[in-house]
Amino acid sequence: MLSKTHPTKLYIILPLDRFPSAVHFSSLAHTQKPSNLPVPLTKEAFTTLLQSCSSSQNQLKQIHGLLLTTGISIKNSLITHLLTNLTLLGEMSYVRQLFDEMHKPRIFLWNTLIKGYVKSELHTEAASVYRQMHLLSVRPDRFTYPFVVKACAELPQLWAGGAVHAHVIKYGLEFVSMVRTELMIMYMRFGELDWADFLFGSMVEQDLVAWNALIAACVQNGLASKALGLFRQMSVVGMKPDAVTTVSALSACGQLGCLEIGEEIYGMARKEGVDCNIIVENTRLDMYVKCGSIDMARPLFNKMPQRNLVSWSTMILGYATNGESEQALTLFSRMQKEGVQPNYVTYLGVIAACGHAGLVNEGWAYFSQMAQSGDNNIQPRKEHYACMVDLLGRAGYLEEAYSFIKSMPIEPDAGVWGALLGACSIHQDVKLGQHVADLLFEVAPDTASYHVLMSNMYAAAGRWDFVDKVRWRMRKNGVKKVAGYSAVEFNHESHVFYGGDRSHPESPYIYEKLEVLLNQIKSLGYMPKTSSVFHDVETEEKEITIKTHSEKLAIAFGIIKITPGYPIRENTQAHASLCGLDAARASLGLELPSYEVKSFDVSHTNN
DNA sequence: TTAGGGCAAC
Repeated sequence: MLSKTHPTKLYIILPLDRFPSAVHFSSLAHTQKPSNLPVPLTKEAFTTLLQSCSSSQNQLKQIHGLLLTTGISIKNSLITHLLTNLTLLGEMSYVRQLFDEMHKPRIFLWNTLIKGYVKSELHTEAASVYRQMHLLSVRPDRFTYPFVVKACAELPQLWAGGAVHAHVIKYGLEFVSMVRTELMIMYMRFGELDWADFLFGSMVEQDLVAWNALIAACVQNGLASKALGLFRQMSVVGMKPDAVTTVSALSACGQLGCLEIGEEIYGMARKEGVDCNIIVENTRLDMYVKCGSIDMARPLFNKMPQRNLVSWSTMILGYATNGESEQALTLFSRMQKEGVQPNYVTYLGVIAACGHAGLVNEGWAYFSQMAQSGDNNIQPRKEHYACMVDLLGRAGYLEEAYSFIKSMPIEPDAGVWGALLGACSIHQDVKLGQHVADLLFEVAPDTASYHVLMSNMYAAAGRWDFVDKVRWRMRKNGVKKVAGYSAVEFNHESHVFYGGDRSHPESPYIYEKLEVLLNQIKSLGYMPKTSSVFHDVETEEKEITIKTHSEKLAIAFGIIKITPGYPIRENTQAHASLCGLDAARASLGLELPSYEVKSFDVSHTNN
């Protein structure tokens, strides 16, 4: 590669077949012949070479070698260029070596290194670079913190982030809006809502990105109603939402099951000229799916101007969670025919579809397809094992499910054991259930649903002594069961019902209607299943608990209120708290209900 | 030479 044709000047010869980009380079060097020409090795030449080779790590490494052999490596800016380019390619270990060899790197380079680690999701490394910087008394600048804070947000504990926040204040950078936005996101990640609110509220200028970050963080933390509240507040202060805002708002509607509000938000976005790109449309598709409205999801999916893997996976999962297993599997094969490569999420939908339809063999086939694919991206993960355990368990193959878990090449997590516990509960296998529960309570001692499952199973077996024990353990561990509720959307309002709830102003009519409906179905042979009610109560009382279950109340209300022919949708996602929903309604300018909800459903959670 | 926010499952 190197030829010394002049005693004081170095030249490089670029073989064009290995350096296609060198054509550009040679022409810049004003050469006549297009191949293998010696070019003076100047700093400018290297800069040009680096620019034209920025997307190939091999070429960059060759240039590095060249720099080393020519002694030009002293030139800091060249190394900086090289390092920046390698960072963009995610070559972090190489970058780190390069960085460590440098003498007193400038702040720009420290920032580049931290940024590179964050982009490669090596958050601990990013934080430790910052720490090293701090120890060496390198003064950070306003470009340092957005990424350092981002890294801290991904660490297991908040203390590092708190310390960094203190540094931000010390260096007088707390009002730099990007730094503040990242701090806000960090506090939200750790559930420190008050801190996030404070940072947002005391911003010098709340720009669109800050609004979007906060709203998105709310959605990601399950605070969908707060997100919608902020969305409303945003328009009050005259900030126009963009595609990112719309995605968060639609996602919030999906979580809350507020289909009509979501439709309004989408309609407004269209009217306001928001760029409704594929991400917006995928979120809308997902909202329909989460609101149980597969009939709206289907045409949207079919008419989407462009579809990507997420669109396909969402639709497949949509079919699977709404009980249309065959459609899910058909869509999966159509997807493959159209040459779209599935990933691990797609397979979750596919296996879930098999589970719902009791297609054990098919489930196995898809699972092995994943394992044998050789594709790293679709190797079975814990979630797939959990899904398979659920599939086997539902179909009654409890022992098989158990040995399947035992044969797992990866450590099973609570989700996997939880799936088996669920199956034990369905099939009332108390012995295996007990064993599983013991394992589970060690891994996840404060997950309410496992305790409830266990308690229900003991109740079904008439082991009230054990029921008490589970409840005692829940109290001891401070496990609180989340009250299940059901919601029906009517007249742009979400009407929420807890079990046994009589706080709705129309309660008398609702209960009257419910009585009529229950008598009708009883005459058709319906027997309430009283075995799994949480409490050891008399059968009659259990029947009351079951028949005033939140879902039944919601449906009775729906039947009274909603025009015949208008669908009553089941929301598959309702998990938000009631006060949250109220806040959402209020903030969206919807009428607040005058009733209060006080009672709680203890029979079982929804879904 | 540098910078922030968004989609699918648990």
